[in-house]
Amino acid sequence: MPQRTKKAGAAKIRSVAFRRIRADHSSELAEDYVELIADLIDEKGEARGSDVAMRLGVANATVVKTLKRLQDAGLVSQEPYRSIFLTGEGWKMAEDGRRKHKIVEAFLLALGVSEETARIDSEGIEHHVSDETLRAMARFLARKVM
Amino acid sequence: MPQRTKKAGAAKIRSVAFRRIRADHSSELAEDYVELIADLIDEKGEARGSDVAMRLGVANATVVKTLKRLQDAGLVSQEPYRSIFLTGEGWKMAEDGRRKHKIVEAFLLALGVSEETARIDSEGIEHHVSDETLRAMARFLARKVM
DNA sequence: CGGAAAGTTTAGCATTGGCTAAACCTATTG
DNA sequence: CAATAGGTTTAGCCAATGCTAAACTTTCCG
Repeated sequence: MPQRTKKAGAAKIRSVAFRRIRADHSSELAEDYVELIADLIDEKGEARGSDVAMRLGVANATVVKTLKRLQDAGLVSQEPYRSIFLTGEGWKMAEDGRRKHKIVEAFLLALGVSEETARIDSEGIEHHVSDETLRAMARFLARKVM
Repeated sequence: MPQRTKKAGAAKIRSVAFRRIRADHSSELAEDYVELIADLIDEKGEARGSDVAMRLGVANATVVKTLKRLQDAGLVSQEPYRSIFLTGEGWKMAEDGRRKHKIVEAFLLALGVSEETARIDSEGIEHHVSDETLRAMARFLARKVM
């Protein structure tokens, strides 16, 4: 029954996409945190938990708990009651996120959406674009500029 | 201190994006489920829990649990040991999802990414594009075709 | 039609990511 | 330098989403 086999194969392939989305979700939060922390350090010289909480629109206690996980994951370091630092790996992830973010946001603008929408949508989309799509977006931008 | 006010304002606006992403995530799973169930019904005449589990790449028990929530939310209906049906609202959500999905996938293809990537990325992106961005994508497609 | 195979559900557990309220430090200032 | 105001952490709760193993139905076949 080639029919059956084909269907099972397609299902398996499809499930890959969903698996990736679930994986993306767990790293998504980490990326948002490190990106935000990097921004805060660049902007104000230091990142405090309460700033992170405010910008993410989340309670202080939530940030504390999440930072603990990120610390275990080797992305940030922090002493109690002190401000937050990024590890080398944390910086790497932050830079990567910013790069993606910039491309996606610029791309949306080039596509003709409002600044407001570009900002909001890019925040959500950024974590779900593969490198290939990112390259396609960059190509589009390059063409557009010429 | 206009400086301070401005920053607080920007932070608030930024947090809106993150809040929306968190909200999107809760509806995301529901959308994936109903879309998949709709596809299964169209393809094979009925949707069984185990098909859903296989295509999502998730354990059977997880599907059972999630379907219970979706039932409470009024999106699907199901008798124990029987196949799954969509309510009117469920169909509405499924159609909406499919529409978005099609546009995003076609858009990515038009942008020049591979079919494989278009399929995978569109699955992730679909839940994070606003109507405005979707319209921009549709516009791009229309222009491209001419 | 009775029993085994296949398919579903329940039970019970873990992790993530939220929250509030209470406890706890730090820092400022009288 | 002590008291208090303000920022930070802990404690303890909840819901969602995942899992495995065990129990339970349905279905199918001899």
